[in-house]
Amino acid sequence: MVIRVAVTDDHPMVIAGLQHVIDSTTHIKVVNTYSTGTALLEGLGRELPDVLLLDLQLPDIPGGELTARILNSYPDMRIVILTSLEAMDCIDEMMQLGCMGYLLKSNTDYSRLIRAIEQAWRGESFLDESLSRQMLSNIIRKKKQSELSVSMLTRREKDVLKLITEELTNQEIAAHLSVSVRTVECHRLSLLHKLHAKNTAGLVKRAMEMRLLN
Amino acid sequence: MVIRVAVTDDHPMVIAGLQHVIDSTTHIKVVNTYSTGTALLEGLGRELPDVLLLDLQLPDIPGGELTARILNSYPDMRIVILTSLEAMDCIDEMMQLGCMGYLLKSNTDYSRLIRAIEQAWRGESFLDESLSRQMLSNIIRKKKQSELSVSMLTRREKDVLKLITEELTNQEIAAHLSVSVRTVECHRLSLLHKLHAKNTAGLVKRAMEMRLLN
DNA sequence: TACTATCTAAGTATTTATACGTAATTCGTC
DNA sequence: GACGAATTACGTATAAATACTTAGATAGTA
Repeated sequence: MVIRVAVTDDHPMVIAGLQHVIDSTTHIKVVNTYSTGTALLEGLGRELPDVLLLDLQLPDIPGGELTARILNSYPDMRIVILTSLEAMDCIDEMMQLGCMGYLLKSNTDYSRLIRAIEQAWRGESFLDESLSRQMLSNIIRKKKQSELSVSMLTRREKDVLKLITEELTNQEIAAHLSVSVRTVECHRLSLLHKLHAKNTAGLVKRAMEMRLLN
Repeated sequence: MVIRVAVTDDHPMVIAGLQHVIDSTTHIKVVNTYSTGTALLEGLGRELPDVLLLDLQLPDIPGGELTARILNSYPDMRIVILTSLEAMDCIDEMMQLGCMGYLLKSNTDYSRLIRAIEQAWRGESFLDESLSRQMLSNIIRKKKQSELSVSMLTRREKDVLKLITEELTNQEIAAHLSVSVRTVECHRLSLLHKLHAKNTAGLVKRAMEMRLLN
């Protein structure tokens, strides 16, 4: 079984390097190389690789859009992002789109690259260690932050906030909780102050950010 | 270098099986086994493993809570979830908490288990293939759905919706877009109808669900 | 026991949002 | 050039949310 890989990067040297590394294995083969997003999209119409190595910084099409278009046409395509962009938001977006892996050019050695291709081919996801650490600490930070916010709210305030996100009016919330509308208004005002929100929109936004729903 | 693993599962047979598999390798060692969440939390206070294999269905503490508490106390702990639960929401939650991997008991063979431990130890994330597929198709389905919703909105409606999520009032939005308040109200009404929302809360909720922000 | 936080709820007032109908203007498309 | 969709906007209402103050009841804690 040979894993058929396509490589897309606008730097010929990178392509050459990747080709050399991959050619040194027996079970992985580079079947196509592309230097632009347009060329890639066209090429995929002719021949589909098992795994696609993709640089996010191509000259013609933004990485996010390119990835989205590929996965839209070929939902099962195994894409491994190989880039120098260290932006976290970007990884989030790609992973959400459904990429199988994310590697940094700066600290990816040969064995790691090979391993990533193998994993992507098997349908396992792969995240560069340093990125993984970053994401993890990011997630933990956000989590703690949101937990801090949630812990600042009283039980009743949480009840009211939850019902607000469910599109109930103060009247309906009051009926739901068996209290007067004035009480609900009071809790609502507390929420606005505690969460530094200006209005209902702000309340819902923060409620969703801190995953208060469900 | 030996990878030190702790195993937590309420079925003695599972623990025995895992121990047998892991003992057959030279570079991984089971240093502790626990059968309850309470025992695990106590044990971690005495000795920290490199990787923690964790069943989500323990008798005393819900899996999500247990994971959150462990990662709160030991943010660098490499946790691999090993369970029979196939619920997608659950995986989402665990991954968001910061687990390194997620395996299904039903279709995890020995080599895959060993590989997952090795990866978690290296700080790479690992997702069972069948789960990975499910998540991928889930993501794509959601994505298409939200894109469908977004595509139903006109440019101006999207503008207004975005500004609503930024907590602006109709007056402020009108000023921002250089149109009258009545126009904004009109767009807002269209949004309410198109998105089947009852009020501002509903609009913000749907806007966030379909990732219209940023 | 005393203190504190929370939940409850009232008054009073202003600002915003929701709901429907109508319609002129612009802009891309057939 | 005709057509439809989108943007713009007004009139007229009612419903809802926001803002600030005060205060009794209750429950947990030092």
